[in-house]
Amino acid sequence: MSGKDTYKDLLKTGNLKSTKHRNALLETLEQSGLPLTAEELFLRLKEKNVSISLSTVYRILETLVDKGFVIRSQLATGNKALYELSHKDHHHHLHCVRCRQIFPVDGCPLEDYEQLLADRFGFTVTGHNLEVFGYCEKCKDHKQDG
Amino acid sequence: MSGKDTYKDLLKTGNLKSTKHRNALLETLEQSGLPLTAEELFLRLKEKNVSISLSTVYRILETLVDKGFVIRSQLATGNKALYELSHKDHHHHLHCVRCRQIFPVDGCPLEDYEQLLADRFGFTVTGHNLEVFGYCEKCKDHKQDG
DNA sequence: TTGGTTGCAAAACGTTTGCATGTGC
DNA sequence: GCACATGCAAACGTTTTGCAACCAA
Repeated sequence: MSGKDTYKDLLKTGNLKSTKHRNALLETLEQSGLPLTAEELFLRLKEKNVSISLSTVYRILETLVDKGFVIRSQLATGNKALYELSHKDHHHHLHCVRCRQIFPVDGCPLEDYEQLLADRFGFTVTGHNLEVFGYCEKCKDHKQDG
Repeated sequence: MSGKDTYKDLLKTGNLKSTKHRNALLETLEQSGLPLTAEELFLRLKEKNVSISLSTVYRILETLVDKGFVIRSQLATGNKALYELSHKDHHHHLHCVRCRQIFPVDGCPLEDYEQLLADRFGFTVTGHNLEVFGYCEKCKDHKQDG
């Protein structure tokens, strides 16, 4: 599952060299399955004994976002950007405002909507970000708490 | 339309003093009709000969967001937060990736979806952000351009 | 060998904060 | 008068960048 060249072909697709750092970062993103901040990636790589600098994390992420391999998003409230692998299956996340946990949800409610925007406004949709927040099952009884 | 106390009642609702700066900022947001950054607000206020400091703009915005009078959002790509009046009518925006113009769209495609999330995951939705990007009618013929 | 990749430190950027002054109520 | 609002400058946290060393192809 985690050979050091697991992502060689993917990187080649983007004319990117297959380096230890890029492979490890992609592997970490894949293992996470959820969006991570640059710093979280940096720390997880350290735990894996991958010596890397934070600026390299940012540079790799920027490169991968440019190539479309990684999706960057940002919560309305938060200051840190989140990064996740750009999977084939389009999906979204539920952000619990209490426990901060993130829940992935397959599928997307916007397909019809995008067609409607094209028909009504002549707007050609190339992408969207949807961020849903609220209380997860475990936290919903604590809505009153500070 | 633009008396200096136009927003006195609104501010009173939030136990906030009716000051020249708050009224002018709210008026500017209303006149814009579209989300603005803190700096854009700062500049528009200057154009109106309202002497204000940028930190006051941030402080007023923070206060108004806390009270629910203003909505803060953030594009996935951008680093600057956007602020707009919290209108009664829920709506979203289309962001043209070429000309950077923002188009408001009344209504929301997510009502049914939120019910589905509650039913299937027990997730109690309290809000969402939807950011749609693509090419507006004028720009859609230039999709190939850099 | 050569151009892309990385580390380090410093800069840049948007945003927040401490403190003294000013102002609405 | 008093509590809240504001200006200024300095601090903050995240992200970017300049430059020299490094390494994949």
